[in-house]
Amino acid sequence: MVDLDRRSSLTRSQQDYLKALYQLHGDQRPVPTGDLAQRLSISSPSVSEMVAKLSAQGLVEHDRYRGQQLTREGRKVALELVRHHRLMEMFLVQVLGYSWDEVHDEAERLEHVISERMEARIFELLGRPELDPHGHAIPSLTGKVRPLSDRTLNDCRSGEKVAVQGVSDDDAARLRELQRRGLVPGTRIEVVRAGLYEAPIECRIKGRRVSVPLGLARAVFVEAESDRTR
Amino acid sequence: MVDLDRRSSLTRSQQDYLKALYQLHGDQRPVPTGDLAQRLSISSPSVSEMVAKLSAQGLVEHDRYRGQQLTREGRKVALELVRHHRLMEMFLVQVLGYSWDEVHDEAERLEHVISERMEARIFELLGRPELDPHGHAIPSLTGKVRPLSDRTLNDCRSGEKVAVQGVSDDDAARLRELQRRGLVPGTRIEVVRAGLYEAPIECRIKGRRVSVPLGLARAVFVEAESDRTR
DNA sequence: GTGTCGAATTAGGCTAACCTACAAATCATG
DNA sequence: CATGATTTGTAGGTTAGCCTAATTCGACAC
Repeated sequence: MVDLDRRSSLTRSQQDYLKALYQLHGDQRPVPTGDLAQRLSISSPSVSEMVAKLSAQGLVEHDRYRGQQLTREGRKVALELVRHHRLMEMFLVQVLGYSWDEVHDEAERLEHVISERMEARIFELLGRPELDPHGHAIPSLTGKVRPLSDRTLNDCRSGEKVAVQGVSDDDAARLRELQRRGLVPGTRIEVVRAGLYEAPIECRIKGRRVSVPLGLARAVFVEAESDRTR
Repeated sequence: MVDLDRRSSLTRSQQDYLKALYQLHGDQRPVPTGDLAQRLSISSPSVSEMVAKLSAQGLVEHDRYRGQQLTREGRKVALELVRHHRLMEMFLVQVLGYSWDEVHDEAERLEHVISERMEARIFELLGRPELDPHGHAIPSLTGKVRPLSDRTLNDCRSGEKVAVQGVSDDDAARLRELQRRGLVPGTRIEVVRAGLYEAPIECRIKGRRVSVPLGLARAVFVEAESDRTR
């Protein structure tokens, strides 16, 4: 029973760095030091320092003055954390009756401490879910993840018909506003008027006219209507 | 919603010290520095140092060269941790199907990170349980706890009839041995022959003759038969 | 090809939580 | 009631993870 495998030898901070790297640029292009620093609310020098340690462990690759990127190994750890996070969010909603705006912080702490055994039991208890409450894919044990859409509501054109794939989950107040407007995964949206000059985006959602400020629209990831709502 | 109230301002280590203090001597008599050090697998000087910090925060009272003791405030924090630990153990067994020897380490990590909201939801989900899987009382929110019996199986006299109140949970292998012998909370035991000269204790359990080595007997807390099995 | 500006790194410092080596206080006991 | 054994506490050192200030790099304009 190799339980807390690779993750267990990493500190909480190190795990946070890996997860942040994954969430910033998947593992496509290198992440600038400053971006990572901002994401983690940590100074750039501290990030440089930590990246050096992670690099020595073969978890990230660092290109001096250019940026850093997860290695295959680092990505594995990051995905495990993401999997834990999303599974726990689902658990909190479905088993403990949390609302979708209450789960993020709790999952943020839990993701670091649950064992593989607990992960597996919860996965089964929930019926092997594929999505979390915000529409994000739960990475499979083998490390496959449905990629997040690269389009958000605020770059839709007038007249377009799209569906909500998922929404950002890190701001509870914003989640409540999204819910008030019916902007939850699976919802179909008709963009009546795109938001020019930073104006809110006018949509039709379930027959009702809804105005969506940019700050909200940026948190709504959409896909072509047919993909999801077939 | 004051969530992670007093606990949240304490580091994980500090929480461990408080819990250990509680578990060593409740809050009756002062705990010698060495005992605390041994319990936590930490050097005595480190304990002295940490106790000084906790004392400055009003959580423990330190009597130079005499020992340390929880204050009312410190006890509150310790009880919260114990409550979390035991609730989570119960949850792991009842909801996730863990066996009783698998829960300790998991609960040990979880106890530090769950919010009051999560604690409350799990408490309700489990039907407001009063005992954990090993027979230990779950402290109430108001801080009441049924005290653990002060007698263990190894100080019973020949011929005595007792019942298992609870068992120590910190050693998985030992728990499996206890279970194999039917030594679980509620079980009635007739002591056939007390263990003199470090010999195993001979018992009758559910009609079967069972030999209990001292190392196991010391982990079995017993009470007069009528208390529990009425 | 050089100057300049912003981003990244190096240098040096701090705190928490541990450690070992040593000093001081208590206790146990003849 | 003195003295040696044991326990406790003090001094000083280490590592992880953060910080600010100063320096260096690299890209782009000219």
